[in-house]
Amino acid sequence: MKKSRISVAVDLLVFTIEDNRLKLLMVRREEEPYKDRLALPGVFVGEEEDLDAAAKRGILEEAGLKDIYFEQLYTWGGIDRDPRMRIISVSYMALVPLEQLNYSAGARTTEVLLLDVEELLRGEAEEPAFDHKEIIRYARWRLMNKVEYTKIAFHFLPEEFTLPELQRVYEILLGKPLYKANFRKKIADLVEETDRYTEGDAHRPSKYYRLKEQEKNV
Amino acid sequence: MKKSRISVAVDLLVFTIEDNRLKLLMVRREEEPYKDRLALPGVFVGEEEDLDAAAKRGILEEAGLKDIYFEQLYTWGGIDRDPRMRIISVSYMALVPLEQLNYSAGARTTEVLLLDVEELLRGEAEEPAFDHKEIIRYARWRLMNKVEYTKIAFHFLPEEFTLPELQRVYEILLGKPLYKANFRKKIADLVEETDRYTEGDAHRPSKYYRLKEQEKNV
DNA sequence: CGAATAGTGTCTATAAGACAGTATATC
DNA sequence: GATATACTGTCTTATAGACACTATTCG
Repeated sequence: MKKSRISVAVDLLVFTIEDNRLKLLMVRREEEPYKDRLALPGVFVGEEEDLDAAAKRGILEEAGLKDIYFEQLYTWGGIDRDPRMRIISVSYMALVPLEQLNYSAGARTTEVLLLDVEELLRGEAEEPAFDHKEIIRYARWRLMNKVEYTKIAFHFLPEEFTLPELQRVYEILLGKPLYKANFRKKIADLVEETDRYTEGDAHRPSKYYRLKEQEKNV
Repeated sequence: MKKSRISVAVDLLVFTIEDNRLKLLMVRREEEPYKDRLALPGVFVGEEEDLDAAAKRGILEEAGLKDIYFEQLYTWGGIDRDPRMRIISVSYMALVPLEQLNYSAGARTTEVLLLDVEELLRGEAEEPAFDHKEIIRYARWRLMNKVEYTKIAFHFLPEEFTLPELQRVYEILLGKPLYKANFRKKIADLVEETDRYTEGDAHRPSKYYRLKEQEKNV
């Protein structure tokens, strides 16, 4: 039976929303190749480690995050992805509310930063290492798609949120403005109201909602 | 840098439609483990081989097929998937019109057969080896989903087809009957008519259509 | 009261669903 | 003409889109 010299890694795409922009967590490489360049955080998969477990570990080690939503995206297996050796990379997408993000808690000493995804894809930011720009482009496309037919957008928000906040998340992910009344009709069945309201703003307060329990796993 | 003992394989889900049923190509294993059990065809990924290239090679070697539609599905990485060793398996789904399927042409001497997917998933057929039943269930789910929002169904038919044939493919994949008039309205913009008709049937002939050129890559 | 944002009612346009009818082959 | 399947017209229902209006807070 074959014993391959192929290494398997997971690359992590940790998305969040900051200042009404979609942001992605990236790290600055401290080693060759691509030293000092921006790259997706990632870890090698242990010989006795589930793929999902490796992703979970990576999210904890690189972003200091536990118990957040993640899903497998795609597996990248080009021959020359990494100049050192053959690496198959299984990409995972994780979504997290900004409040929960605490990337200084990562075990690694690398510099960790949040990049504006649209700027990055338009080439207005630093060019990412490896084939990571392509991976990011794919993830952004999948995210945009899934917003339309899943409840994925909710993962960017805390347990309780206002409908204007939720609408803003949808607008950012879809890249276009939505009509308030229509948006509320569409998501009405997914959410349930709380009895809390926003306070202190110089305008009408907004009611807090949460995702209905029975909608969480549908 | 780590040198892992993880092997990478691709598992192939070659779907076709026969006798108005969704069928899947499977092989009978000639070696332990799971000797004589049904399994998905698959190949190990070479150290100097692209992932997609490995899938393409597998489709050729195991099913004798060239130039057919395929796409990556999901990567399975549980620890105990294979009792011999750690294998990460990247699954690929391929779709082929029955007319084109010629599985006796596979290089391997293994027995190759077409299984009814619904029967298999309901447990009315032989139980597949490894975690292949789970993979099949996932692929069937993805296929069903993609029918609704992509043109994936066309890959089960030859270049030219009648609308009743196309409708039958949709019905098989969706698992429910569709209204003729409504179906035709929905796909009207995707197809263009030819000047050929079915012949010899004891009823009104049916016009042949083909997928519009500009729709092929959308 | 003005500014700012939250929230609702309703009209219109488009798509999905259901059904009934007509058309054209073979035997 | 009987049978079998291909094809079309149209009514109904549901959903998406657009816009105007009312509501409530702070300063």
